[in-house]
Amino acid sequence: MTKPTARERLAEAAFALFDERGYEQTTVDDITERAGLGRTTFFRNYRTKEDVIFPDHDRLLEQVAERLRTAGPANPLGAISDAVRLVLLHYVGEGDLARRRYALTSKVPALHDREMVSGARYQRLFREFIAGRRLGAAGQQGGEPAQLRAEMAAAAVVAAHNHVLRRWLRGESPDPVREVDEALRLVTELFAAPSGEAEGGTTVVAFRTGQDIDSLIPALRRIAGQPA
Amino acid sequence: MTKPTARERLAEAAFALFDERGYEQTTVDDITERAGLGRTTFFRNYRTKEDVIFPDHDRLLEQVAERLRTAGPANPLGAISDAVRLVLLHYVGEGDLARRRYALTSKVPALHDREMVSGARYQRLFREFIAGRRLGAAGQQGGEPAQLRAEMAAAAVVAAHNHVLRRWLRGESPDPVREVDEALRLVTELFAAPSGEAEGGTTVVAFRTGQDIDSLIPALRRIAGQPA
DNA sequence: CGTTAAAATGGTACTGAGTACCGCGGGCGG
DNA sequence: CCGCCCGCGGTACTCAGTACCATTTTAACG
Repeated sequence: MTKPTARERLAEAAFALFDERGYEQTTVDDITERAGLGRTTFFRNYRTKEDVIFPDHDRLLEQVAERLRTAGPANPLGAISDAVRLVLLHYVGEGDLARRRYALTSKVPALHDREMVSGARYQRLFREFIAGRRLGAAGQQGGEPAQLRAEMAAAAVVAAHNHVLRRWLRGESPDPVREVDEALRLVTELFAAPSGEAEGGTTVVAFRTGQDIDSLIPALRRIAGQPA
Repeated sequence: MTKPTARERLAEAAFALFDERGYEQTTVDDITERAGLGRTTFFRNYRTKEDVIFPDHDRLLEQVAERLRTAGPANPLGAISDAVRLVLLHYVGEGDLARRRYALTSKVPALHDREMVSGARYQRLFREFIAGRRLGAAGQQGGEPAQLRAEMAAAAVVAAHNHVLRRWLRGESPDPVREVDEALRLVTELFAAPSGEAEGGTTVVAFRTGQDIDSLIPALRRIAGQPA
């Protein structure tokens, strides 16, 4: 075994101490002392104390941004799906580490907050991407309501990811990739729908009913303005 | 005019200095000095420096929680609508103060983050409320997919509020109350729909197309398992 | 193998937020 | 008039994060 880098030793010491005494009860000096390194070295490797726990948030966010940026106009849904899987698989790949982080963020409000902020950053990326493509909207220039739809859709995408991730973190999801695919399918079912503005074509509003299709058709015709 | 309370003088001094030098360039000592008060007094009135800018976040959150808690089972949508309006109207009622805060949060990352966290707290309240009522879900015991739907719906509610609020803050919305009502109507259109689980009956997936209804019917039949 | 430049590490000193504690003064009821 | 309590001020502390410089280690190159 080759000698671990300073960064690794710091992370190891930090997690060990956080587990032993808790996050707030552990000072940066404590960490550097256990790691046998200087305080300066800590802040060179991690910008803040929190960064030890969320080391590659920025890199991951940048990867998502890149994935969305380089997405051809072909299938934007695929790009979103890819991006979400990118993040999910990153955490799943971390395995136990991700679960230890979850245990910490569940107990320490400051860390929980930080995770919420991180989620908001992803949401922003998705919102801009969706608004830029005006996903599922018919109108070319996507007015104000399209912006609102984009914001909601982005929120739903992030909610889908978070939901599945948390289930996996709690050990409730044996196959998170399949689950996130299903969750994203639900998102597109909800949002890849009509824009509020109809301009020609046929708009079908989603609903659920005990009736069969034949009895629904008249209502559909009425809504669409295409009487039998 | 009666003498302003210490709390008010501190807030006034703080905002003045934030406008002049910026948030990070202003220390708490600067604020207390301009207010002619002691440093201790500042932290007695505001737990943190950020709290000067977000004074009644906690109270507002508690009001929302209370509104949702005391909602009869009659119309849960009304409770959500009320709660959202509660928050929106609070900020609108602040008038210029809210806009000054917006100017700050737009420029200072730390303050922007804090606002995101606050949004996440609201989302949590709405999620719990919706999940508890299993809004629009057919199943009685609301399984896992119902949880997911609740999370997405809550995210959409918060997105709707934020969208309208930000429009008003930017001076783009002359009638934010009407807009938020419309935005919430969109949310219910999206979510007061079928649960993902079919259990008898007919599920129609939302979509938009240039085709007319007659050409769609075969596909609908196929999906619903009701061939002509 | 020795020299040297660059990179990593360490130490010191500082700023500023937030906490703990105590002492003071002024209003208010008894 | 007295005591009591509450709001205020001051001091001293902890700890995160920054700036700067000295030192060591590493690696490249002759």
